[in-house]
Amino acid sequence: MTELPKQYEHKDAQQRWAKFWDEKGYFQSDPQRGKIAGKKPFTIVIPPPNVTGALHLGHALNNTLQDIMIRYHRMRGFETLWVPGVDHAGIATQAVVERRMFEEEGKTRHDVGRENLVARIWAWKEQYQTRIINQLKEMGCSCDWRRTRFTFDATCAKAVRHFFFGLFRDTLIYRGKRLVNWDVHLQTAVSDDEVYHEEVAGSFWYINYPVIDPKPNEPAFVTVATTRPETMLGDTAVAIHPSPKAAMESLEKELNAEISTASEKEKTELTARREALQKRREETLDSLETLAAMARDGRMVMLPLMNRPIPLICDVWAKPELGTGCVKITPAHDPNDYEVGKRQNLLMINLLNRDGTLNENAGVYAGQKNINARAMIVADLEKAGLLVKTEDRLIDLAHSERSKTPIEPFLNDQWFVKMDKLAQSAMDAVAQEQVKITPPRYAKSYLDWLGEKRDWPIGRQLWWGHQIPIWYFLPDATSANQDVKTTSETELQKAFAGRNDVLWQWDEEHSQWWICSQMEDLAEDAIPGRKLVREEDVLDTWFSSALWPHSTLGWPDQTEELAYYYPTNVLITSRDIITLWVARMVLAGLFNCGKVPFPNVYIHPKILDKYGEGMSKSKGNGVDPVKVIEKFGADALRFALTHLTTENQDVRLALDFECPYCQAIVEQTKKNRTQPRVQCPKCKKEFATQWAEKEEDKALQSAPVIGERFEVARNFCNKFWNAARFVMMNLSESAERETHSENFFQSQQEKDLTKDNSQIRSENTLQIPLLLLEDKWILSRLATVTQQVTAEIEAYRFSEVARTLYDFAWDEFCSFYVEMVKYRLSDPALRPAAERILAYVLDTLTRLLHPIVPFVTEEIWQRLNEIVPKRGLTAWTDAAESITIAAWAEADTAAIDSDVENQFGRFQEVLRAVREVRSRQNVPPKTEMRFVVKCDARLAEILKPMTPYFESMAGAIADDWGENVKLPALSSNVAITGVEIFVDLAGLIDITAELAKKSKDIQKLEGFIKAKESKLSNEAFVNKAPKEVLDKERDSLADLQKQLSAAKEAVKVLEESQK
RNA sequence: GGGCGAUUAGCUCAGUUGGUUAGAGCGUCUGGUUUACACCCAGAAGGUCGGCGGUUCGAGCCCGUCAUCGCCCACCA
Repeated sequence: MTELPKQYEHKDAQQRWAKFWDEKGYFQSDPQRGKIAGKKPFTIVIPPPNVTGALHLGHALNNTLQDIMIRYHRMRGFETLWVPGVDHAGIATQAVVERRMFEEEGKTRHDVGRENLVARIWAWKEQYQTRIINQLKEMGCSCDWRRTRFTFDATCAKAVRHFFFGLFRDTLIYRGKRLVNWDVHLQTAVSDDEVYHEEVAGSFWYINYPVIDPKPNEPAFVTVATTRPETMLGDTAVAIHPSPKAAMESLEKELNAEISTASEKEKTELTARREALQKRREETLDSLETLAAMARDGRMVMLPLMNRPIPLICDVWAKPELGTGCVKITPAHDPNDYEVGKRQNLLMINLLNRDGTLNENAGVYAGQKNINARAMIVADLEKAGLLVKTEDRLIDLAHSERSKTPIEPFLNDQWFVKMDKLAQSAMDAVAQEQVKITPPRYAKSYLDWLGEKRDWPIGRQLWWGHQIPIWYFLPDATSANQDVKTTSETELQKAFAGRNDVLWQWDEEHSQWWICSQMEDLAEDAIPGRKLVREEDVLDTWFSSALWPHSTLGWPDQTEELAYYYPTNVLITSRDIITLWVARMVLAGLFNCGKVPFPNVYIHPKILDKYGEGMSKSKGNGVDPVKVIEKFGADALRFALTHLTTENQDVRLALDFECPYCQAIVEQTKKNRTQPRVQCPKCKKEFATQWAEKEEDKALQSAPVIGERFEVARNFCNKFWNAARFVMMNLSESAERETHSENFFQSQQEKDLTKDNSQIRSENTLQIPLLLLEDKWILSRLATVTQQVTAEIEAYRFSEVARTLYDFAWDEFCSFYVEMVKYRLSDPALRPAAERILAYVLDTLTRLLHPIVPFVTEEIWQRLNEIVPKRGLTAWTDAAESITIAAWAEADTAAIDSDVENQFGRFQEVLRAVREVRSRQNVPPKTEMRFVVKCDARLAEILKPMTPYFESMAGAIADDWGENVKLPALSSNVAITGVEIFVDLAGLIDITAELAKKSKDIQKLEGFIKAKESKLSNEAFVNKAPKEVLDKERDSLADLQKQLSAAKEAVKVLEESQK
């Protein structure tokens, strides 16, 4: 065996084993092979990362958890498939490329044209897909890379067309004029989900609209208030509540009701509101009632600047308590006004061009940018004496997630999917637990969102996406026949006779046919004498993501993969796309395949930065996992992330740079963490970061990213490595002496035993004679841990998996078993059994750890295979050629023994007590101590055999055990449950320290005893508590009292010795 | 406005169905080159579990309420 380095060298191991796994094809899945072997499939589709940029630690967490599930199931013998891939992320990617192009070259997409822009986006996609896949590989993700899919590739495109076609067939697709969120920068509609709100400083303008021919006693003006004066150009009405008095009264009633139940603090605020309302009623109610009457009378006002008469209308949207009580109605540019417009049959005047400039409907302001027009209009109103006043105000303005520019509500043709039935099917699936969401609380937000059943706007005015498979054709303009519908339908029937991949529907609003096709393209002249034109809009990117679990398996073709792997087994994702993505996958899976795409959804926490903000590509605060791997290794990265994944807490990671020149810790700040290069404040040299792209930046040395949680995980990997190293160094010594590897664990005594027993040999069964307490203990613990870890993985309790293994490996295996074995290894009679158990525990632990830390476990597995190719405890088995395909550990439940664990626990307590005395008394480590233990005969029998371990692990020699031990003249005494330990410290003792400690102990004990006594003298407790609780309390009190008297006795002895 | 989550040691967090004296890692302090590991070993100090009230024999855990923080959704002339 080659020399084992003192520290686990992750870089080398990762390279070696990644290559090995790839060459062996362990991650490749094959439905044929699975079926022949009678294996069940286990499938996960990756949440395809957007090709907008590189992955950050949030993705690293997401993919680590998936890999744990995949590797675990692979070891359990499932035919395991993890489908990798990336998402074209339509609008997001186009926005990123456009922004980059504008920043670097000052060009817009209109400057370069469609073809050129799309080519640039493809180049971007290639670059980032490669980088993303490499990041996943660096992390050790065991995806079947041959099956890498892209939501915009030919297979996915086909699925998209078939899905659209199916929806169209079921008349779930429609098109209509709708008010959409218009991104004037990208010139596309964006969905509500792509909009965020941000407060900006703005103004609130009060404007007078002159009343046309006011009657006597009627006001000459109606005053309206607005934050967007430029929209007045599109006003088509002014609304007033139909009965302002009733509205204000009912509002006051509500307020009163609230006040009566509100808390003190809320009361003051509510009362203030009521007073304001009352005041307002006094001041404005009369004039509002007048206006309402005028509206009922059908009176008109003159729209200033445009000189257009518009009606005064009654509508409940006008809240008497807000603004001036009257509200201007701009149906084409405000969602609420749009509703009013529809209700009241108002004219809808669109003021905007697609680029955000005002159109011809804006009169003299046409061609102006919105914001310029605003200033002009305000000035003109002021000139006309119609501007009453201006107030400063904070405005919550909608912004596009993609371009970060304000949204303009814009009336536009838009494609929709009818959601009522589809949403219901997806709701039922979760409500009836065909899809189980973990943690369950997330089912609520899923159901709430779907419950609104809002139709899904699917069209985007972009160049990067799946084009909607709808064609139009220009009707024959020369035809004398006015019934275009009937005649053209005949043409359609003729042209597409016998085809079931083309459908058409009549569009009433635009008086034309929509032709929908499953084909990639329809010929321009598919209808003789007509020219077919394709719809230019592309589909919302979620339209293709929704199909991901089945499109990646080949749907709509009935592939072997689809039949074998679908439905997939679990979807692992983060909570922010439960609605956008998970819900839509469920409904699309049901619609297309008749089955839910996965029975389980696991929602994991989010990774936050040190400021508590979620990591995201768009914010630029995402940390590249490769920067962590550089320093700590992929295993440490994965272990740390797994360890952090608790059920209800987001994960906060404080990270910093480590200067590559002087190793100084350079704090990551909001400012420097997005820079391609940073200067070290200590050595003043500049280093590169993950953002380095230019050659001059890349030429600098690159700084790794460091963080406490990664250090902890790296230390654990190294600890485990060293434990394995210790075990293997010892085993290889024995292996060199023995040619038959399966025999080398046996002492001569054991060999004689098994030689005579032909039955045992023929069954290939082993015996382990000379099983000591610590052997039984570690085997019992190992079996328990195996059970626990298995259950925890199945329940997605990732943090607990990591913790269980960490504690067992470090605190039990390393700190106790390995330490104890050191003594036994020098005894030829004791050595073989110990070695066999060492090998067995190491083997099992390596299997249990493998899903989390694949590289270090493979490294150990391979080296162990060189020394001990056959392993086992009750039967020898050949070790698998790779840990990735080794069988998952089965818990040896027969080994679980709580008596043994309790007995061992007593040993640990006594050992700790002896060590504590050494430390307290400042006895140098090499100075031998002597002690006696006073305890009952049964315990003495258990502890006595442990004598050598007290010597090797605490440097202390036990002189006697039992009830009548001879006490040393002067000792440090420690009392624990049922045991008193007297460490002989004649000549060494620091009496002052000892007395101080004792008096502190006594104080503490007296406190506990007092509490217990009062508890036990409480009749209610004695009467009502279960018997076992009561017994426990009584035992505990008795024990505390014993400890107390022991402590008091010790004080007496100490004080006497002082005299 | 509606919903969800959090508040436990100096810091970052565990704590499963209520039951001995509430745990870990980091940090701090003391002592260590014991033939796996200083990315280590042994030991110690450090908490009235956000406040108040309730249920219970018994509350970090259940209920109510207040406070603070975070996230999501909706709305805002």
